Amino acid sequence: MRIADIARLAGVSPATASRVLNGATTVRQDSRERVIRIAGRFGYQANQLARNLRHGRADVVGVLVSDIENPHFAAMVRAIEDALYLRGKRVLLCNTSEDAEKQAAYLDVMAAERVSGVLISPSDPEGPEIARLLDLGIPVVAFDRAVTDPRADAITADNAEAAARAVDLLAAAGHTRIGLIGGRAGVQTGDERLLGYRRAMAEHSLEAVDSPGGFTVEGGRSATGRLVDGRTGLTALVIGNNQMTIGALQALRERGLRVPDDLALVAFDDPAWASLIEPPLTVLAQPVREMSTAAVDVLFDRLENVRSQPQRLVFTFDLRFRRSCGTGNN
Amino acid sequence: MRIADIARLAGVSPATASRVLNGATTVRQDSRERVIRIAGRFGYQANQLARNLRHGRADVVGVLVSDIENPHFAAMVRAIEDALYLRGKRVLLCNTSEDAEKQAAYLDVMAAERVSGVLISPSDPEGPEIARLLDLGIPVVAFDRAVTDPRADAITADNAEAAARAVDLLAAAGHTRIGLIGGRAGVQTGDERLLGYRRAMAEHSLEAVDSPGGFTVEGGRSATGRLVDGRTGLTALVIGNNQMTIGALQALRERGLRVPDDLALVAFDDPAWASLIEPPLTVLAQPVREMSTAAVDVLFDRLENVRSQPQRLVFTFDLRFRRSCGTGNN
DNA sequence: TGAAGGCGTGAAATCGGTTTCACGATTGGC
DNA sequence: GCCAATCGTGAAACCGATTTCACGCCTTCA
Repeated sequence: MRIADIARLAGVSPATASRVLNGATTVRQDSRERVIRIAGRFGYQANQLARNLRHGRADVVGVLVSDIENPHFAAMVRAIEDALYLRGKRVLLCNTSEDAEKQAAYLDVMAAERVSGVLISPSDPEGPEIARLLDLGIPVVAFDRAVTDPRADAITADNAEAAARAVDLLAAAGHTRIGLIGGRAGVQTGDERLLGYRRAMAEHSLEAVDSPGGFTVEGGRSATGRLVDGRTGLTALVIGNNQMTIGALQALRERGLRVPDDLALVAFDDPAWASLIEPPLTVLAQPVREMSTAAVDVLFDRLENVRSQPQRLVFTFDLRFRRSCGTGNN
Repeated sequence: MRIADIARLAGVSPATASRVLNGATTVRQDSRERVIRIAGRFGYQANQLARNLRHGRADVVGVLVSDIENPHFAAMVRAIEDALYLRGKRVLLCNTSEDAEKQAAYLDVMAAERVSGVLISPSDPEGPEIARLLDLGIPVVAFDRAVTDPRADAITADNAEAAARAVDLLAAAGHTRIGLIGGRAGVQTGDERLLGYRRAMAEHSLEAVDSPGGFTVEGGRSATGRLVDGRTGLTALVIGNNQMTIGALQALRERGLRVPDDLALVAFDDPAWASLIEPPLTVLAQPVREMSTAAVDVLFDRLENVRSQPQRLVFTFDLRFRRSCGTGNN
């Protein structure tokens, strides 16, 4: 059942049928009604592939996320999807598993399918495919982490400031041996958290002791092991994301170390279980809803107006004071 | 840069250029080389929209998941994506948020884009769009939950047997007042777990006491509150999924109830935090990797051969014995 | 030498819509 | 009642690839 069939049965040309089905106003009422009736009777659905070809655009938005198993990203994706759906946009989600090659492959898919826009938490901020999308006129909005192409918008949070705040908190409680479980080198969030940590430690005239945990459970576990088993004398630990926090807690449990008595903790991200474990975790959380809404707003700005100035919005972390840092009143 | 441009520059017709770029063997070596050279020089990428229209098929697989924020589904999606990617298939993921209307909208997108196959954990197993996909010749494989259309394949786990196993375990430990936090009516996994629970309770000549928790954190919290605050005298609880388990633990904490002394717990799903909390949770977990691989295998079967008999594979849950059930040796 | 068969190729059809363009029919203004 | 502007419409071009079909050339075999 093609539009030509509908047109024939309604006694009009395909052009007129197309006009009716796309809501053009320049069609006589009776033609319009016949087309609608016939289309309804046969449950006609336009071939989207043909429309896409003609328009050079698919009416969907691509969202590339660096790790869908990380609840922080799951929450962001959920919020982004909700916001886009409400605005009538369908979302095609891709998971890049923190893999630059996968990111490239999926950006290629997005370019090939000519999606109307892309939201991405980059695994590889320098991926040249990003430039290709922008060249094709497809807007790219980075979230959680920026991309290097200056034409892309970016919605991020102030990771360095947050890490410094964690250090300040622990130092104020009297800790002098504060370690950091860092992320993966080359990933903006991890790099900035490390930087903020080191700067804050230096400001307090304390020695920085950090180990990269690659943002994974296993990485967090082994990094924590390294710091704790080494003769570092740590009494507090800042952990760079929720996955590594799971690994860190495993490592501490294996060694019989108690939180916060043996080791005080402040962790990044606030998954649901963070307030359930004993003791509940003091965390630094990004304002997920606000950031997601902002990312969607910025994308729509690009889709509707043609704003030339790229937006770079930076949000502030939310410190949720609980008991794992040892100084809580909660 | 269209294929016609490449063809002109290489001194051949678009037909021949197309043949070269699609690996046909019937092209003279020198023509082939010129086309490849020119295409390489200009970084030519075929317009996928045009190819899709011509072929009536897009070379991607759609995966619809009922709740991407639920780590059980995140893990399944991750495993499915990995398996498909390894086989050279790109995955477009859609989140339906347990919403029948969203599922319908995304199934329509899948049909409109003529994806080559769809994997779905249905929010609405009866959605008529599933039939439309199958009518279009697009194979549909359900996972975690089946769909009603008998032409679709389904990869599920034996929920009723697992729930019965939980009851058996608790009854054997001497519990006689065992409650269930159920799922959402109409969702297969929840319904089967409820059924298995009731049957097992009846077999033990015990009175069933259950309350639906809608598979959400908040639902689990209020359902647990209802059961615990009512004069049910419960000493053990089976909880129908990981989200509701978070809610249940919140409810117990609010009331100062201890696990397993005041209330023994067996929960469905095994998120990373389940073994981290105190006490670690005894859980029933689906074999996520195996089920995901099976789903992908079944899909490929359909894509390659045209098998007529739909497959209905049922996997067995894995009981992971930890301390929350009160009888652990672990 | 001629017929048969195979190979490489390009013109044109095709996929299924949307959009441009031009034309005839109305309508409106004076 | 005449000219101009507007309205509704369909033919045809178009989006950019793939694929069919037929043709010319070259082998091969009798």
